[in-house]
Amino acid sequence: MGHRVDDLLGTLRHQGERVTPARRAVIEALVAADGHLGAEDLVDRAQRSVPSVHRATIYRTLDTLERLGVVVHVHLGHGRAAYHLSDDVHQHLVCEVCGDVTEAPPRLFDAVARRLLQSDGFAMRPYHFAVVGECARCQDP
Amino acid sequence: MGHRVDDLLGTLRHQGERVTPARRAVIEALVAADGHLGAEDLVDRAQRSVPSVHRATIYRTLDTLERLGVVVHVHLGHGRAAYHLSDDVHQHLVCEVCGDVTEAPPRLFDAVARRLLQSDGFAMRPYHFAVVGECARCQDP
DNA sequence: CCGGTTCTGCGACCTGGTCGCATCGGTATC
DNA sequence: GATACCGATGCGACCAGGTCGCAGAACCGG
Repeated sequence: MGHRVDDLLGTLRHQGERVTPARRAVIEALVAADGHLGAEDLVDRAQRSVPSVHRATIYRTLDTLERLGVVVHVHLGHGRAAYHLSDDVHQHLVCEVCGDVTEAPPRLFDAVARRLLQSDGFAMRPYHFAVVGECARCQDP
Repeated sequence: MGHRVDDLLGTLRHQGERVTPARRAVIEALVAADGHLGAEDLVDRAQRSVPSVHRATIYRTLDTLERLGVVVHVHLGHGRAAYHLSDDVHQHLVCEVCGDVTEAPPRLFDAVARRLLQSDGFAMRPYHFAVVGECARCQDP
């Protein structure tokens, strides 16, 4: 939806941030993807609509959007980071064999988080890293 | 303990692997540390006893040791990997603010792992990634 | 102590991300 | 509209953490 994009650009403007073609391209890619997107995917897609945008600009744009609370990034294992709109937080499961990424049941870590807070005073940030393991298809034969 | 080291070197020999100064140095560093050690720490320490060992050799040695089941590596967030002897597996908690790494209660993820296996057939590998969050000291004042 | 195979040192390379700098161009103001 | 300010951009170099291919060294069974 185009006005989803406009809304997000509006939040930028509202916080005194500039609306530029590069930022528009990143946000459009994010909205169109409707799910998480790797940083390099985002580079590709944004460059499809605005060929001149530089990799570094996209990383900087993502930092800005994250600072403003528009997107969040998660780590899907190893090096790769993925971004999605922040109203769509959820826990990811990633299969180490086939690389497939799925969504975990919500509130999966509630009990664990509560327990860690009580026992160690440690405030777990569950969504920030994916849960790694092996998916059903890759375990069977 | 020196014969801890000898035991491990023995396992190598037994599997048809060669015992070399580089491998000895890595294993000694690991045994002496008695806990997890970052890959680059390991490079430093191994080079302290055998200055000529190359970074690449240490990474290869760690791969070999992992293949033989002697060590395991875990990811402590971002890029850094840490290694420890495989009889000392445990879950790590890492504070994103101060970087401090502590040990989590054992079996912390048992219930979650069971649930994921039932609902999605997904076999979680809990120890492989640390739990990130914020430690008690960094939250308070 | 010899030979064959495995390890090693070396340096180049790779991925994923960051930085400094000069320039460009949104936006507020007039 | 036109202007000017300052933040955003493009660019290429750089960084961390790790991997690879190769030629030569060295382990270890005989």
